[in-house]
Amino acid sequence: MINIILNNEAVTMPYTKDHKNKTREKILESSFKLFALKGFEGVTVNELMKNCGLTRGAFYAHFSSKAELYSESLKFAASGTKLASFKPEDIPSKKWLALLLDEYLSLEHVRGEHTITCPLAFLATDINMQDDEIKSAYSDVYYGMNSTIMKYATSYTDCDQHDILSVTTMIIGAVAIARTLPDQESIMALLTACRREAGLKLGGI
Amino acid sequence: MINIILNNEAVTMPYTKDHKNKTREKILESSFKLFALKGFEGVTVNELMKNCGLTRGAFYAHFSSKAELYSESLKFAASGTKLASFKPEDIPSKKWLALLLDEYLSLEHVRGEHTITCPLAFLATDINMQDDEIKSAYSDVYYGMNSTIMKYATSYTDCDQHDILSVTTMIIGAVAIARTLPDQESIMALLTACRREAGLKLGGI
DNA sequence: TATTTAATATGATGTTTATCATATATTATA
DNA sequence: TATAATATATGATAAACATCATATTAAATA
Repeated sequence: MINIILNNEAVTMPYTKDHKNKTREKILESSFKLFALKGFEGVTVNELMKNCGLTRGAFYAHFSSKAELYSESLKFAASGTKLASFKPEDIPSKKWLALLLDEYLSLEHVRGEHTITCPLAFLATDINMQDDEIKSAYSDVYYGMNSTIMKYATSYTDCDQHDILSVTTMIIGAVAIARTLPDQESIMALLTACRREAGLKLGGI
Repeated sequence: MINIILNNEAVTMPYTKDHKNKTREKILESSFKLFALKGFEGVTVNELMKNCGLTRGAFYAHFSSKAELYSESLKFAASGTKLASFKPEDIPSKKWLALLLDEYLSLEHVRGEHTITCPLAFLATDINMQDDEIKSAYSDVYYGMNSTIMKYATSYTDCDQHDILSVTTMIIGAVAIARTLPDQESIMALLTACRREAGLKLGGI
């Protein structure tokens, strides 16, 4: 169906245009989960590929290095969170922010059971062991989160940039620390405390 | 000078009683700094030992594995923080808490320039890639921080356990995230926002 | 169905690294 | 100063792993 003329010769295309893109996304999604769970050094290229039904051989057709995959999967995860897929028309800002807090500060999120977990909370310190490009990807995600929340919070309350910074910092810290706690009760206590506090800060939600 | 009778024979003691302890502490202190900077997987036993003027050969006379050193250095760092060395008689609780926040949320701390950095902030997610004993050491440190702050905050204000949890979570998150930010200005903005917020929460300090 | 070529898999390599085995250095006492 | 024993250093090993080179598979067209 599709022909590309190259050097005056017809060249066949054995795979459909976006087969590779689909595979790439599959690798990104499943890799992010493993990275979040075990850290950059804690997982091997082999494992990452096996995790999505491929072998390490296919890897270098998609990414030039493990570090590049890490960086790309970070951006991918950020774009897939509820935060990033927010549609402002769907629902009032105030209600949406409340739902966001509920989900973000949930047991399921802490346990990594959400389809996509927040890289900010799961990889906070892992990032610092990587190079500047990765750190930069991380802080971009962080500022993105802040400006989205800021945008919708200011529509119904008068909190300023400082308030938002302190709230995002707290909820990210809450999930990161909750992951280290030994039992469900301790985790819930922390999440509940931070949920209440964040709600107050964001205009009583 | 010191004789120990063992199997009816006098045994000489080539090194003074606590030479080994001193060395052990030296290893713990310098290792924690490296672990905090580069993570568990990011640093080798060789580096850790070279960092305090020894070689890898001496290592296994002090610790049975790299993981054990990690766990021990975590506890060591926690015991060495300003928080742990707090003397209640020295200074009024309120003033001391204010100083603590100032130091904790300082540029120097974020840069790792303090003699001892806070393991909670520097290793938050690195911990989750380790085994349960290490996670347990981490959460012990976290709860220790909470109860110390709680103890002194309640002496002059009426905040409850939930308030303390949300404050500690925020300041730990603040330092962890600040470390990922690209420039001093961004770091200061975050630290300042959280310093203000924490001060309000802890009775206006 | 044959052909072409992209996608994926398998095999191989060189390096890094935790840990072990053994040798050397150091120092408190006799 | 000689001795004994601990502390430290050096040498060796085996496993793990990222990446490269090469082979196989599979699918779109003629």
